[in-house]
Amino acid sequence: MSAVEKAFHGLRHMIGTGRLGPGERIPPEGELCEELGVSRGSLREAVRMLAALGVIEPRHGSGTYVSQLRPEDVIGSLSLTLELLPLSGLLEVYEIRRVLEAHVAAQAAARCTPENIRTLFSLIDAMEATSDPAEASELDHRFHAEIARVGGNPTLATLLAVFRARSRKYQVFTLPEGPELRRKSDDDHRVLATAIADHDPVAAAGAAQAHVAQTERWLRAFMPPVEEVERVEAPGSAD
Amino acid sequence: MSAVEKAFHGLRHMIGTGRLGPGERIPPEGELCEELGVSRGSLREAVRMLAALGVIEPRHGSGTYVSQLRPEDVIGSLSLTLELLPLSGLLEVYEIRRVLEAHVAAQAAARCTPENIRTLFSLIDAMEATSDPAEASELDHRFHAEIARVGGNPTLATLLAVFRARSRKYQVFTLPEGPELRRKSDDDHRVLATAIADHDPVAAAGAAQAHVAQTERWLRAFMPPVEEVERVEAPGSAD
DNA sequence: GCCCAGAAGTCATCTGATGACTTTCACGGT
DNA sequence: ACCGTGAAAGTCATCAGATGACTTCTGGGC
Repeated sequence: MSAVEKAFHGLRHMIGTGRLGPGERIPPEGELCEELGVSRGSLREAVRMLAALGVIEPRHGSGTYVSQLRPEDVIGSLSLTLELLPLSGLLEVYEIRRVLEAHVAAQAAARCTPENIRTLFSLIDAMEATSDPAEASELDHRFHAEIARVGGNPTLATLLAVFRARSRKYQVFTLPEGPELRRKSDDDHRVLATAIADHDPVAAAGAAQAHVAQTERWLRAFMPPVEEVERVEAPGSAD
Repeated sequence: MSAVEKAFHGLRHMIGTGRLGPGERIPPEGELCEELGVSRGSLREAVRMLAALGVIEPRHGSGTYVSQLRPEDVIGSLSLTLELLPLSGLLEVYEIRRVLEAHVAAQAAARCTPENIRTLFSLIDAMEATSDPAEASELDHRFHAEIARVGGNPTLATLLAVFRARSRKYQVFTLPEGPELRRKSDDDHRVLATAIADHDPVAAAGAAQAHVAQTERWLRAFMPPVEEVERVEAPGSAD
């Protein structure tokens, strides 16, 4: 096992076994190097790995702390990488998103309060009022995030936020067809919010699913034609 | 921006803009250090971060290569950290799993071939025949993985495999009640496989959902009582 | 009691050197 | 001409030391 792996697994084991609990400060680099038997450089690489994964958090001058280890903490790490995926691989993500958005919409329909509903409709109003695509995209995000929040599962809300962020990169509303797409999108939002306000989980799930499917169709239709060339596996001769 | 962040975002940008494509070898450390304006140590920390996230893959002596950037590649990185979550935070993950397992079961019911069905039932037979809890757990995993594979979405299959791996850590079958739980679990599997064989998506979804919910109940009932103390937010005096 | 300066602790970064592993390629044998 | 062998180059892996930056604690002065 390499030095970095040794440090990585050693640290992970300390956290997994409870020797280092959520929020706790881990020993300084010097001590860990001695205990794990690696140099500071290797230890620091392992620390950076765990930090990228949302497990620990170094603070300059203070120390390195274990995160709260909530599911959101580790799932949030996906946001750093999901936007690197090529569009072709994204359709599978959309299928997942469709299923989960439908679920949170149904949950929201069952749990929502009058105040939640007011918030949703005020977001829709603001969305329809603005002409700035960037602001519309931001409000769209907040609308769906609010539904996910009302759904009652922060982990699921985080996961969906990550998926949505990936889609937003494409800025579909800035296309020539943007205004028409936005009108259709606004209609979808009203249908969805109404179903939630009616406490109708089935209608809400259906509306959410249809909305995501619609977005997916737009992306496929208007985005640069996905390169259909098969992936070149090897940069060399036959690697 | 710190040196490591500069290197991290620089590398991520190169991949995101297509300057470095899937499978391609990235420039050697020396060149990247000069281009990004950081030292080798900082660059290496950034490389390790991206490697932990499944985006690149260093190969000792050969070079560092961009991964294929399939959704599975980046989602698989969760398997390194999901097992660190405390049980209390896991219930939210179970809700997600329940929804997604139901979906893949329905998809599998719609798509399965006779050979798929034979595979599923042979796995069930093997599961019922063994008395080794570890082997039973392994076969259980393969059974569900096969359903997810037939479901046709590799990304979703990977995500569910990650979630399941987390549950397997608890080894519920090694408890005193293990044999009885396994009998019930085997029954669930037969119901699920039969629904899939009948090409009945609704029944398959229901069976999958019920099976996951059952597993969740077992964990809650038999696992060490979750510490209900509220999380200490601050690492200071009351840490 | 409050504020501020200094000291201590800790992470961040750079530099240089050495080792380990892979790939390439020239060489010689067949 | 083909093939295996071994040397050499290229690349990542690891260690050690030194310095800087930032945070936190501590004690003195007011």
